[in-house]
Amino acid sequence: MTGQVRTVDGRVAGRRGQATRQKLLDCLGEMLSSSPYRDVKVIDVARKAGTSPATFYQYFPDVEGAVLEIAEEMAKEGAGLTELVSGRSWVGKAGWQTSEELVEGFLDFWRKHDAILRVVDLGAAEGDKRFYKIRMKILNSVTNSLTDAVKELQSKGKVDKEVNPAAMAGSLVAMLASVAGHQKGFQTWGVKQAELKPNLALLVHLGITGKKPTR
Amino acid sequence: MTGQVRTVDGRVAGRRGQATRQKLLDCLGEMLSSSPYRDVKVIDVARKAGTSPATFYQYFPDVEGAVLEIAEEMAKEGAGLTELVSGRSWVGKAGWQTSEELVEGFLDFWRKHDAILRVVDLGAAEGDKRFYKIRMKILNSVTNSLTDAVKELQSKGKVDKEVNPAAMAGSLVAMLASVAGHQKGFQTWGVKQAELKPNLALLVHLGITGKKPTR
DNA sequence: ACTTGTCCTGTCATGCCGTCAGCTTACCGA
DNA sequence: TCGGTAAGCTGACGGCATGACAGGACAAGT
Repeated sequence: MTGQVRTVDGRVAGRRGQATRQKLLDCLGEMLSSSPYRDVKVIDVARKAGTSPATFYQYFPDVEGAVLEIAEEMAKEGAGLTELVSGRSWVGKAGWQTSEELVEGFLDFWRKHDAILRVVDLGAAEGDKRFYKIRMKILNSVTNSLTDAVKELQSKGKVDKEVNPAAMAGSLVAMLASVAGHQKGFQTWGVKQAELKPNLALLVHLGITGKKPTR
Repeated sequence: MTGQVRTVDGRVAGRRGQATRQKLLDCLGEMLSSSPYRDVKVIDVARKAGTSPATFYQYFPDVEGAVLEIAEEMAKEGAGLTELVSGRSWVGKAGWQTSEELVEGFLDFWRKHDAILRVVDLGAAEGDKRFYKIRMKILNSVTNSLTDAVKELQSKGKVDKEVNPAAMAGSLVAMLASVAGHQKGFQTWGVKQAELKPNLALLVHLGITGKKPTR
């Protein structure tokens, strides 16, 4: 578990190498935002980074491998999403605020990383465990917190026993992720951002507490 | 808008041609189920279909083009999903049943076509209008019906005015689609199919009617 | 058998993939 | 200052996918 960055052939990367590596990752990230995943070629990334394909292969086994690196970085940042849920109240007006802020924070995060998250989502759906793990890592931070919230409410008798906390939390998080990924879609649909968020927050509140929020 | 099947170079396809074309589509569908989208190559599809790459290019501009064909076919079948919602009651026990059957039907459909739906989802998320349109076509059948249901309940004063029917319906459908796409994921999570469905149904019921169901 | 139009494939130029040997650059100790 | 050593980069190459074309195989009607 060393933080050592290594090349494919086992060398330790120095300052210069790390810079090149990072530049390649940055360029790959940009490419993913601007062109379909399927059409992202190693040679294009290398060109954009002002280097050669051979250099790319020195640091990553293939495009997928590099994507995983970017995703891993993002996952670290995603751990901060826990803040949106843990230690917050789900009662009364505070509960409604929690819902709103969760939705807001989640959508922001997704919008910020949408290109890479699309690919992670695809990989996970295709059954690739590495991508699946990363998706977990990001979503778990929120899902676990939500699961705990439901469990606690359940123990107080405020939520039906029939509710499965993990399933409920997972479903809500999946909803947020999916809606976030298709935000543009909703716009074409005639639903505006501003209208979407309260409805999502409402659903979250309903799902967690089983009750309508007091605004 | 003729139903005429044409080759890339404008000829009309005859019986034999259509058969080959269909075989290519079938094989492509299988390939998508078994290997990552990014790695599906024309040559593999052609080999699997017992023909040559050149033949493939006679009927489709590229892999993406062929995928669109499959998706279009699926979209037609997807129109039948309307049945799961339209004309159903959302009151009392019948309401709960409606929710359950919607979830059940939706998950089934998604599981049946998961490989191709993954790709459609990706294309739509990447902003490709052609894929987006197809995704709409499938989801609209359900979303519109749900939107109507909410509107009707609203007009009867049974649902808050603040709810935006389209946003609510869209969010719920997005949730169903996303959960369906990651069903395997939930399993690894420790949530079983059987537990997942009732929770989804509960969320749907809560979202549409704003009330807990009577079971 | 002959004609016609559909259908398939051999072949080719082009371009990307992934690897290697070998060159250049940076660092370090003597 | 001067090698020595390891890091860093690239040109070049065999291999494979792409996409275009022209010509041959095939089915159906006459």
